[in-house]
Amino acid sequence: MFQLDYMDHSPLYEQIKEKIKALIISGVLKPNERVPSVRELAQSLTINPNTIHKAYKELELEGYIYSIRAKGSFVTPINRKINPGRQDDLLLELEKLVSELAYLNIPQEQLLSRIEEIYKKGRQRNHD
Amino acid sequence: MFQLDYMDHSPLYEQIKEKIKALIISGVLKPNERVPSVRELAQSLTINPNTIHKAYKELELEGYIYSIRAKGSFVTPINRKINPGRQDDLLLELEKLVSELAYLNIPQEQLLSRIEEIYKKGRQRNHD
Amino acid sequence: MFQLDYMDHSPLYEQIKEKIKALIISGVLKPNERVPSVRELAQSLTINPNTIHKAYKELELEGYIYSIRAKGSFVTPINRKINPGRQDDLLLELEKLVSELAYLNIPQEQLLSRIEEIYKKGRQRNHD
Amino acid sequence: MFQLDYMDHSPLYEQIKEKIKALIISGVLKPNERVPSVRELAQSLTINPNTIHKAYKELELEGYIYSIRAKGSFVTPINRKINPGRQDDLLLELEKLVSELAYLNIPQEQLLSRIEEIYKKGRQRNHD
DNA sequence: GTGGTCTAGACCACA
DNA sequence: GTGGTCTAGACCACG
Repeated sequence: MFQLDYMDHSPLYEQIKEKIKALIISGVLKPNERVPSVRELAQSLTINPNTIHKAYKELELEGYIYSIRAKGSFVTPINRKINPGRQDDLLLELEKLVSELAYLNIPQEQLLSRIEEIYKKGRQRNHD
Repeated sequence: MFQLDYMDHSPLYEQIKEKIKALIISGVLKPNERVPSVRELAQSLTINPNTIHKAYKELELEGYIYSIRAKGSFVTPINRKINPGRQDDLLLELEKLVSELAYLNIPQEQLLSRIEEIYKKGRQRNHD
Repeated sequence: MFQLDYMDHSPLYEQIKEKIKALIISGVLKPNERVPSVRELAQSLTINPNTIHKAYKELELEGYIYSIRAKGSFVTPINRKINPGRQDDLLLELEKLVSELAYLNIPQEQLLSRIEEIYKKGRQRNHD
Repeated sequence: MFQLDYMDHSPLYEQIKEKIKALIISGVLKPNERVPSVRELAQSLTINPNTIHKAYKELELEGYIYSIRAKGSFVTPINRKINPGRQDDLLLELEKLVSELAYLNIPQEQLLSRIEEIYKKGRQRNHD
């Protein structure tokens, strides 16, 4: 499914969170689709189930998946409201990032075109 | 100058780094301007000087400030060549961020207008 | 009749218990009225009949319904003597809840008016 | 500080959460006061530090305490905004509770007077 | 010394 | 078999 980078200093559960989130955002994992079980993923990554559990728990808190005891974990359909305040955090982070890019003289057009591309891809996925 | 947020889980030296960097990027600290001394800042924030020292050392490594022994630390004037590869990291991070914002149905126009604003401010500062 | 919330982490049989209890308390299910059969409910909720059975068994233990073999389950008419000690539990829980609400600076009037409303509705039902 | 009830079926970390929360709400632990360290409390309750950690983490998420690495955990001053949505959950729970109490024929006056008492105590604490 | 991460392995309730 | 709780014990980054 994906691999961990042991050179990366960020905690394993963070990496797992990011990978799963990316799979959801990119549409590889569809709404209400089942995510690998805690044990399955732990085995395939050869790490401890507790670490997966922690990653899943945080993904659930952030609204990306939901877990049902004795059933498994599933991708949250988007119409459900994702953790409010999360959007504001992301927008703030975006502003910081863009400020730095502007400071480094990255041309504005480059940013705008990248963003348009990303949104275009997103719309394509929704039309599938 | 700025305040630390103890609720924030990032280490103090990271917060200090980010705050100083933000002051440089926003133009509050001008090129070649003197940055507060380690001792001054330590006192005003009531934290250990070692923590400030660590922040300054990393800022120097990343090219934002330079220090002259017995004189203090100063804002690096050359914007361009800071940390090769840094730009790519920022752009990658930007893409991840925008993907998530698109997934959360933030309207594209909102992002574009924010970015234009940030760039406009940057140009104004350069004309001062 | 009602829906299950798979996002809720409480076990399914607990949710069923609470839903049925709420229907009884709110007067939707009248005293001595027949409660849907285990099989019916299991089918309409598309879950295992055992789960319904467990919920009903506990509702019976707590005094909210009684079942007659081969006839079905019915709402207990006698309100008063349900589960001695239950009242004290509820009152204790209420105190904890109100303490927390007071700590969060919820205005006292808001609570009082809500409670009056609930009691008013209860009286109306009894006069029907 | 307090004791655990091993007869109680709720998980240990939940009990710890409730106990600490009660100490905060009742004013025994004042804003910005230090809460026992993870290891201290673990030792005094003779349970695993991980369990305490989990309780503290959730208390932090709910806005009651904040933890600083290498410093300890502290009571959140009330002016900081507590987890929005929490209030709504509490009010919903209150309504369910009151509905049941009304159904059990607990006199309305009894509830109102209890609530007034609790709020009076809260005001007294704030005036200290 | 503090909170935070991670492992290995156990047991539980639920469906 | 699933997620969830808990223990015992290790190691790390931080201040």
